[in-house]
Amino acid sequence: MAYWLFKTEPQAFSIDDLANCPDQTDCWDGIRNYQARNFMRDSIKLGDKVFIYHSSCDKVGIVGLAEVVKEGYHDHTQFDPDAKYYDPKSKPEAPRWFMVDVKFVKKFENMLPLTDIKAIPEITELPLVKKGGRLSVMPVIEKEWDILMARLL
DNA sequence: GCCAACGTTGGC
DNA sequence: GCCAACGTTGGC
Repeated sequence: MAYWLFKTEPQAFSIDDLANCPDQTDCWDGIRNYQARNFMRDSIKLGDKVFIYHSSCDKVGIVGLAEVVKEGYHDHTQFDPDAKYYDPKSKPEAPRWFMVDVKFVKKFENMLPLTDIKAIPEITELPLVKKGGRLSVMPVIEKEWDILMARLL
């Protein structure tokens, strides 16, 4: 089993929105970055654990936990001309973008702000703390997952 | 295949 | 809303 961190803008889709979805499950659509796409398509497996991270908001940081309940399949929004993430260059016979389904596990009582994450000396590999960490789907190594989880519980 | 221009991300 | 850092695009 592997560990991941997914970014989301809470004004668009928050941890509470996920908790309120039918079966507390939703597809993680709209990923339009190749590195993140490759994780979605190739690496993220059933049962993997996911930190949900709120970006571009008042309180930036890790807010909750989710679990992968469906492995990579094509993101239907890429073929929908009315969708925000429509990609006219992607063809149904060769989909360019992939997504996974995640299920809500919990919302942490105290979220872990980015500034706190950056202040933990042991957190060195997480792309979030690296220069220009703009990746929206990133792996978290087990050692760092454990450190972060200890701060959140 | 280079690289300048452009668009986007995301913390502050 | 600013702007630095990046990723993508497209002309050559």
